[in-house]
Amino acid sequence: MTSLSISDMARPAPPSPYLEGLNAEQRQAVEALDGAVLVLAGAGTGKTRVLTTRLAHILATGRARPWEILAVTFTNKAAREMKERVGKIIGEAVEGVPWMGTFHSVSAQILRRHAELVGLKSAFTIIDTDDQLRLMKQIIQAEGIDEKRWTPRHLASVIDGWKNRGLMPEQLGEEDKYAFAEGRGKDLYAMYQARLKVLNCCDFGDLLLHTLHILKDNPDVLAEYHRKFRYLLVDEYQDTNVAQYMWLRLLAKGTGNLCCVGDDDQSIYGWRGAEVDNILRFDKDFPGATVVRLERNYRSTEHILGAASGLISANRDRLGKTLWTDEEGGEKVQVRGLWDGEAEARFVAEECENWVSAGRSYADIAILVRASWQMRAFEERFIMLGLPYKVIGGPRFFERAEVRDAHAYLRLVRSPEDDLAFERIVNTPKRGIGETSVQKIAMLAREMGVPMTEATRIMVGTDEIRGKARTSLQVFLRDLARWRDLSETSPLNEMAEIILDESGYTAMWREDKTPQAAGRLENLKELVSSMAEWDTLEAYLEHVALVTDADRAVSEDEVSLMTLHGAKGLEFPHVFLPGWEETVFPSQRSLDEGGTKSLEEERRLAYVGITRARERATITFTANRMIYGRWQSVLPSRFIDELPHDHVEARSETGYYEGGGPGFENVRQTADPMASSYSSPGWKRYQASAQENRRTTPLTIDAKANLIESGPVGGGSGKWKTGDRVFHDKFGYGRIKTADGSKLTVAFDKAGVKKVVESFVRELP
DNA sequence: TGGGGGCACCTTTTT
DNA sequence: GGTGCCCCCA
Repeated sequence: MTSLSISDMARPAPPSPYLEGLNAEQRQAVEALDGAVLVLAGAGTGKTRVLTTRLAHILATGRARPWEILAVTFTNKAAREMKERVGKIIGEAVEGVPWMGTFHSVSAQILRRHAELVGLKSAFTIIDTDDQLRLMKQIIQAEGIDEKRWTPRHLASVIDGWKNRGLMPEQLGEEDKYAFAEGRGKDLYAMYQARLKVLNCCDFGDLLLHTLHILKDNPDVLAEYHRKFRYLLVDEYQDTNVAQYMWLRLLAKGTGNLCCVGDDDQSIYGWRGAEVDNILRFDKDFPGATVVRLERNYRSTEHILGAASGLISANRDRLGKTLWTDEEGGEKVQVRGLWDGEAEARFVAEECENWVSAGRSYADIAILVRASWQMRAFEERFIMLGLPYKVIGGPRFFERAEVRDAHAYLRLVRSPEDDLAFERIVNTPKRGIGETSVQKIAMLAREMGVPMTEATRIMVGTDEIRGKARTSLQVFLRDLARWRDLSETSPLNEMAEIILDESGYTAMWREDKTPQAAGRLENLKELVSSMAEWDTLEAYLEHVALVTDADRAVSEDEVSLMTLHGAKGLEFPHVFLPGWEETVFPSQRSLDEGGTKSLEEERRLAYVGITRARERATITFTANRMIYGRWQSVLPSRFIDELPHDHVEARSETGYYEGGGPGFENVRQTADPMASSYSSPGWKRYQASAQENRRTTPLTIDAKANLIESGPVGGGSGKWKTGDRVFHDKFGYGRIKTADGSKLTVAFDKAGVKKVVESFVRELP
């Protein structure tokens, strides 16, 4: 018989139905509440469940109240999911977990409270990449640096790199002295930061950087947050960068109750400054930390897990885990070789139809690509067949030109000092205010140290600007003032509608006769109506700056099309992994930039892709791929060779891996893991068959095409005339001028020129 | 000032 | 293939 102490009585064992069904390791991860805890959670091992249960457990045991928990995730999607799932466990109280969000949104919250400590006003604007680049361009130009050689984009990546490491301009060390434009990077960085301060703006990196420095330089502020946060939870710890790491370390010094959940094998944001090292050396950073490994996979079949595990074992830089599952057997991972991207799309679409006619649903399926340009082929095919699909994380709603323009109007109404917004819309729609006038205003603003709206006000009172430009500027200023009054009285959506109408912005698109204009008007309408949900302009702009997922209704029965990065944290019964070719995946660019380290990250990406699948994974590769509008022969990805053969079934139309299964004697062998040329017998045979299959069929151009002029066509077939018979033995493309002055681009591919010309003929009246 | 045409360059992945 | 930039002309 056990005796209960008073403290036990005071805190009775809580009813904990939510702990039921957890395995021993999961339970350990949930119940280890004191000190630093690292949960190494392999793919599909119930990571989110552990995280949410842990949170619920903390609340249920009375260890902390909802507002005393800081929970950071990497994406808004993850934050939302966590909120929902915690809500399900403990009831409605989650609404009161105010400190749950992404690193950036939590940082923004903190920064707004202490903005003055870094020279900002609390109402600062969060600028997007577009504004960031424009600002950098201006600085580069003002400094007389050749912007062709030293691009704003390049500068942005250098500065972002510094920010990711938590470095302010004055903290840059020796090794950074020579960065960008012969060592001027540091100065440009300082100028950029100064400019942002004047504009009362922040870029994405600043949210973290400023917050980090506030915590570091102000012990009283740090102490306040130490008192506030009793428990810290971090999701996707493998993706934190140095700045985030320092940020966490500072905050964790309070109670020391820090729980990080992550998987070194799923670290895929190295290009954004993520340091796998953070997770690899966790137990050194936090001595005495509890490390829990979750290795039982509840998601995938044995073959899928086996294929993924075999692949990832080729990485050297990892802690090493052995995932296992009870789900024996299942289908082997399918590998298919196709001729080109079109054939690939055809194959995938057909497989989707088969899946559905077997009684399953489209929503079970995801197509995961390395880069977003690869999506188009699938979209085209799906549209043609009328198959339902949705692009997740595609061209982002908030990044469209018309949405940004609309936001610029709102920003300028809210803060007159927002020069970036001013420049963006002062002549949109066209008001006859040209580059010269804007330059004059900018110069005056700079000289006097005032915002451009103010400079404009001064300037229209002088003779500096005359004629139409002057009148237009006067009208523009008057409009702005009126809209500002409006913002005091009208609801947000009404105000936006009035502004967009009165400014002539809506009219501009209505008069535009290009096919996209209708869509843009649609977007504007959607934008305005979505604003009805927000009470203040500030809250709305904060939302659009930080929440980038334009997540749509989830419940539709549609195939999901997204990038591998976008698929993290998701799972599907059937996953397609197209484009497994050298140069595409692993991405050549990534390899060029980061060598072996990047190769390992690409491999982790492949691992993430395969482990999204519950029942079936289908990998495809092609022999020819259109890259930059040119056809190229491409090699199957080295990752295909790295898949353990007993978990894979391979078949190919192109001669490679013919026969599948044991046919892997064709496997290429290379000593150098970075080498991209292959010399094995299998590869030679593959090349030979690809060569043979290049089309040499004669094609006749239809007279109706009225070809009157043409240039040399890639592949060297020379000039084309009406009625020409064209022979070609190489892939390529060319442009042809026609009688009616229109132009036609012809592409050779396996299907040949014929198809392209036909589609052109159809367009003739 | 702004529109059209020619041309170079390009493309990773996201908060 | 598509876009954004530059130059030239009305």
